[in-house]
Amino acid sequence: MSGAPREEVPVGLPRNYLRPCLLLLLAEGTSHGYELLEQVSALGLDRVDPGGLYRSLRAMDEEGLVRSSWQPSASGPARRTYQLTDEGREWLHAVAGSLAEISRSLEAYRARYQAVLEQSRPAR
Amino acid sequence: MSGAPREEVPVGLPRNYLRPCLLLLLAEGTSHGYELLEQVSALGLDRVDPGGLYRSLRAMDEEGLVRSSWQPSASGPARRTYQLTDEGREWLHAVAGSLAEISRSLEAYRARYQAVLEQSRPAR
DNA sequence: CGCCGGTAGGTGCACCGTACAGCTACCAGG
DNA sequence: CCTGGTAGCTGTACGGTGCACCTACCGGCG
Repeated sequence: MSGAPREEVPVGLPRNYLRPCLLLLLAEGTSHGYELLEQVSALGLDRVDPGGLYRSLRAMDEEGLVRSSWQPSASGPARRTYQLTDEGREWLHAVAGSLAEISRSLEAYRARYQAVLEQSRPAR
Repeated sequence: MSGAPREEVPVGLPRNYLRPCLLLLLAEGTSHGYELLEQVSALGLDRVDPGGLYRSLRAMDEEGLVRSSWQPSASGPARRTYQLTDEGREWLHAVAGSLAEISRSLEAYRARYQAVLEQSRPAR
């Protein structure tokens, strides 16, 4: 409404959140890109573009966090299946700790925000 | 411990997290850049660089989320003090909702991570 | 057969937030 | 005068993200 030039709220998920999600899914079992693409949406990631996902997988492959191998598909093109490595598992544990820290920060924010809300609503 | 080759874990706070923090602090009372610079660390932001903070404040000023005015200091250089506008307050409410969503996503991740942990520790 | 749609993987590129580095200016104290 | 703290600002490179686009395989349909 009014003349306000409609400004989107550009606050999103943690930076590089895709990688933790992929590692977690791969910790649940080996998979391939296209399948992961459909599964990540369950973790809060919305409208993931395939390009970024495949790039992320390749990068983690080169870093040794995952291992990939081509496997023929019964019906359709071949798939590059990814498997978590020990190093990737370590990385997953480390990143889970970081995400927990972030959760704590967000909780601190929420509490402080609530305090501001109540302060500006003295009635009652 | 752990002699792992120290691959940094590049997972950080939500994107554009600085703005919500600044808006929240300004909702608690008017302030100026240098003071905000010291206060944001309490909200989880670590090693914020002044450049980005001042730029962020300027940007929000131009977008109408805050209003600024120069005020002389008793001892030291003049300060540009910032004050939250109504539009900024709306933005704060909206962004608090977004952060709550992010918290929910992180909680989903944590739960799923815990499940993987317990699954991979059946014996021994 | 040719074409389409779904599966599966990939590249190029522009945008933008972030990080790092540096700068000016004001004021107080030694 | 020079240092150190306060206060604000700029320049720039890096990297993650988003958008667009592309190849290739396969099955089914007209």
